[in-house]
Amino acid sequence: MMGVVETTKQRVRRASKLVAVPKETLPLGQILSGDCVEAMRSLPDASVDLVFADPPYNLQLGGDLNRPDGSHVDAVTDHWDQFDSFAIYDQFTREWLTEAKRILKPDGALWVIGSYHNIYRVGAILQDLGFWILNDIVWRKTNPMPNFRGTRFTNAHETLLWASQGEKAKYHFNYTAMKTLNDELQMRSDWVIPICNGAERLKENGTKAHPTQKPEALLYRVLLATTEKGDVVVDPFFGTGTTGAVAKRLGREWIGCEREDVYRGVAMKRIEKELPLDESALKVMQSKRAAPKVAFGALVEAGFLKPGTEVFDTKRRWVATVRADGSLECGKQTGSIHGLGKELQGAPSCNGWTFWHYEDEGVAKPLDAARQLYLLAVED
Amino acid sequence: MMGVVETTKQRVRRASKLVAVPKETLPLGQILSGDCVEAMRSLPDASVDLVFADPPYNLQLGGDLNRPDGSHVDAVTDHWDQFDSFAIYDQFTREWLTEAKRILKPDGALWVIGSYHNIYRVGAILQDLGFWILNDIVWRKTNPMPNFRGTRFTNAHETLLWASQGEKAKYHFNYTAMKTLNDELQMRSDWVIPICNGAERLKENGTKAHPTQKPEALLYRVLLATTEKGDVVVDPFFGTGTTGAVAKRLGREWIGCEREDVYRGVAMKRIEKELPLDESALKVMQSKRAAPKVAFGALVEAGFLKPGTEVFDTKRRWVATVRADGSLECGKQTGSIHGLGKELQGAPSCNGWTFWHYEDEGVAKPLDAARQLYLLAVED
DNA sequence: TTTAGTAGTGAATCTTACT
DNA sequence: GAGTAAGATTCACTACTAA
Repeated sequence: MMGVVETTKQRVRRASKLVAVPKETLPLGQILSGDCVEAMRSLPDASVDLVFADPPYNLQLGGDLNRPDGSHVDAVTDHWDQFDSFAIYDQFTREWLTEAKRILKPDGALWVIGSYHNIYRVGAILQDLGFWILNDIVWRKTNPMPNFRGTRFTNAHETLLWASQGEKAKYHFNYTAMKTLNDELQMRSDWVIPICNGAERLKENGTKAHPTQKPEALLYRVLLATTEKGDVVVDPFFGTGTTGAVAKRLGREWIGCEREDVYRGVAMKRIEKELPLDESALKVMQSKRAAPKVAFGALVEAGFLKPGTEVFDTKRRWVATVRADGSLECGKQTGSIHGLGKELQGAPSCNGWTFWHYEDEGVAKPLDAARQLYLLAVED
Repeated sequence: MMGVVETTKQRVRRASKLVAVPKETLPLGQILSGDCVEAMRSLPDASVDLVFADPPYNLQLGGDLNRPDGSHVDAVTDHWDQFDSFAIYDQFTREWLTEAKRILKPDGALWVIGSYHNIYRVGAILQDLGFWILNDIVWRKTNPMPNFRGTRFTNAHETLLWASQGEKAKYHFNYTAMKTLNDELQMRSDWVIPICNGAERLKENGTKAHPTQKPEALLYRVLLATTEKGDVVVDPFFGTGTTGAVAKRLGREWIGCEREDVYRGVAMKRIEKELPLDESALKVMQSKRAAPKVAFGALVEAGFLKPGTEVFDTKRRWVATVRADGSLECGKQTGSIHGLGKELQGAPSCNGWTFWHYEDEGVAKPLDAARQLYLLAVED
């Protein structure tokens, strides 16, 4: 039983409970059809805990693209990703972000995922609307699509923004859960997660049900980090319902918005099959650490071996020079530490790390020694 | 000596050289003092190859507010809020980006580095100004500062934007050098590089000379990837001159802008000590694109492949005969090595050099092998 | 049953030079 | 400027087939 005198704190809590919308009145576990801005307008102010949004990226692709083997790349050419200008895309972004901000509780938070095509528009606009960025998160893909024409760097990541309602706003962060998930080290702002394929990728008649389905591991980490059990999560661009599926699994409530009938159907079927995890299973988590693989070029770049350094095999049959990009030059022949070693010996393969040596204080040391030094230096 | 007839390519190059500003008239190897916008105004249009910028982001995004000129805004007398603060920062960003765009050559490029505090402003504005983002690059720090209070994810990365002058603009990318630097795999958009500390970190009286000194490895990769030897690199926020030091080492020209006397002094001392690498060390692996073109007919002409030789694909689905003019014949079909390969496969395109093989001492070799032999033979 | 090899594919702003 | 031809270009992973 409560004490007779109500403290200020208790009064405030009661008052906020009285004005708060009982979550049972919300369309929990439903996918609202039609435009997401209209759909969100049907939800009351300050009623949900989290908005996770995967809006169209506005890719602006040119013509067709073929792989080196001649096969065709199945690109995202859907009508929903087409915008006539940045101005129109910005307007669209302002509208859905404004509704998202309205329905979020004062201590609620926003997540948005995007690529360089759209994320700078989204980031600037959400700042303009008063959202306060807490982190930007890099999803590092283990298996991205390569750059087939060799024209740029492999686009191997996407960006997520995590923002609170404002500079002074409260928000939720399950610090310990994240630390546990990351082998007792603080979870960093770069997450290594494979793209969604294999059994997880939803298919309809043998082809992918949605061109941009996100991996469940990504949503799992987002929801575990920034929501509590029972929280209400809204996804304005629901697609095939990854957010809903993971929310159900983790004991969170969800509401989706999706314009396309087909996606709504696929998502509902998917989420019905999903089973909530029991408490004990929630505690068993694991993650993979990034492998400490080192490219020879990284040593050159970091100055551990300077361009111009001479390297040689143990019997000094060959002497080569290190070049600026980490390649070796021996007479007219050039190549990587492995490739050139292989060529010169006429061997089927060669481990350049142990084949080539450099002189350090009068002593010949294998390149592998420099690699060890480099690893020691970058580990902390 | 050049041939009598000037090709179109040669004429265009000569013409562009006539209008181009001789780089010797630029203030190469100098640090311009004062505001970077004013400093850049002293440089001619379309005169530099690369702008690398590490702009400040602590002007006002948080507690204190400083004007772009460095003067402090008194919060008591100058009423301001978060929105004013973004507006001031945006204005400052538009000004320096506009000058950067003006001084860049049509095939020049821009790099900007920033964190979530400012990079979304910068990214949106540079797109508004017509820059075309080529990649966003994540600098993943091996040794970031932990989040001491456990309130967010460890902020373990910064973001770089690489942009050309426009959607259709040309730009330079040393694809093969990057691939070599990364152990024969395409360089990705996420770069693992340690933060700048230890011996590399410049100190004045025991304390760090500059709060945000960037690692040389980062600039090394940027300059190696997107400039050629002799190119002119401008850094509008020069600080302690990491860009200048690495540019000098890699045989690139540099111009800095820096407002603070102290930093100019530290940077000049630092760069004077830096030694350029010698010619041979600066060489990088060249892509086939940069190699001189060889017509298949030239190989036939020179006797590297005799007319009548049989050529075939790896699976020997098709066998064709080399004709005297360097065309191929397969049954009733004829064409160039590329055209016939394309026709037979029904493929969108075909590289005849790697598709067709010939037999040499019982071993099937691609036509490309003969091309390599030919190139070695004619080189000297 | 196991292994080796082949085919397929993923949010992609993906060529250049000449006629 | 449009059209054409030469020719340069891929990583990780899954699923299936063949031996």
